[in-house]
Amino acid sequence: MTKTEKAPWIGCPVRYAAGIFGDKWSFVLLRDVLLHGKRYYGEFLTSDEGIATNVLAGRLLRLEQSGMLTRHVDQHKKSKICYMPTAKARALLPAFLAMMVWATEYDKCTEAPQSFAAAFRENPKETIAWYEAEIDRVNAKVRALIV
Amino acid sequence: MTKTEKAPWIGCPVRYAAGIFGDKWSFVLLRDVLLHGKRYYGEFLTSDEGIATNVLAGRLLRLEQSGMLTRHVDQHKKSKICYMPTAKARALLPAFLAMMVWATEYDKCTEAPQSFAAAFRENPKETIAWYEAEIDRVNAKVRALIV
DNA sequence: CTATTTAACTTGCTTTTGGCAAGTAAAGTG
DNA sequence: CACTTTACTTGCCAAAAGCAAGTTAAATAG
Repeated sequence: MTKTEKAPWIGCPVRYAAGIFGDKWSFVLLRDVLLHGKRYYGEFLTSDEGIATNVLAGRLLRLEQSGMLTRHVDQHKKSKICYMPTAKARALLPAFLAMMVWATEYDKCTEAPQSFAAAFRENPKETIAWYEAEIDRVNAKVRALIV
Repeated sequence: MTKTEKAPWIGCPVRYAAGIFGDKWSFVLLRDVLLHGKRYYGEFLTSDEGIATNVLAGRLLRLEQSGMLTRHVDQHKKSKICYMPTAKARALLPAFLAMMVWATEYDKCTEAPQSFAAAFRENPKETIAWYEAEIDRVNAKVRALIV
């Protein structure tokens, strides 16, 4: 590739999103961080879907490299590693919630309450703010351990 | 597995979404259908990202089976196959647009204009309606060929 | 009517990635 | 000082992706 050539999809926002979480495990990990308050390697490993430990290590590294997570040693127990979502990851919340609304409508087996979708549609900003506050709460709690 | 056992992630809306478009190529195909007005095999094949023809065939089948696309023979040229987005696929627009807003903010190479993100944030409903109308326009045009 | 082209796939092969089991290293605990 | 916990790494096998070539049906050209 010369300097003037470039991959033609560079610049496409959907392709950018797909590059960062366009695979099953990154998707699930971001859900765990953003929606389930998980922060530690062991917590991700025991998630219901059953990610393999080598794949988990790879995905955490990739999410770190793409600026979605930061890696911290827990100061109270130095063998534990805390993965914190960045502002960039937190900013994905609206998109994730929109996906959840969609799934709530079309997945017959969904366990998400219909009230969630209704609340989001009626007042998305408030719903987003509520989930953001949850993330901030977990972050504040965990941040005390890593300084 | 006995009858009472079940995969514990059944019911998770994010997991459901990941199962349907939680991979690079499904992601890109849905973008092409929802945002770029593509409807034919050949159009998908020549997309900038360069999907392999066997992978494309597999993904189109999967998207059909998961109720995102319907397959139609073009009546004016019977060797052409038209893939139409279902209501379920169309309903993903808000989530895709939210992702685009996110990428517009965090991808330094984005070619999406900042005005798009601004417009969406200011009046999401109107922005969504505009893109929905685009889909409907393409559908109406193409539907004339497949009846 | 035959030959070529277009369009949508399929097949076979190689390379890459994912899944699983076991192992390791550093830190903390009894 | 042995044992456990935590976060990985390594090696092996299976599944999926990438690539090139082939196939089939329909349309078009001569």
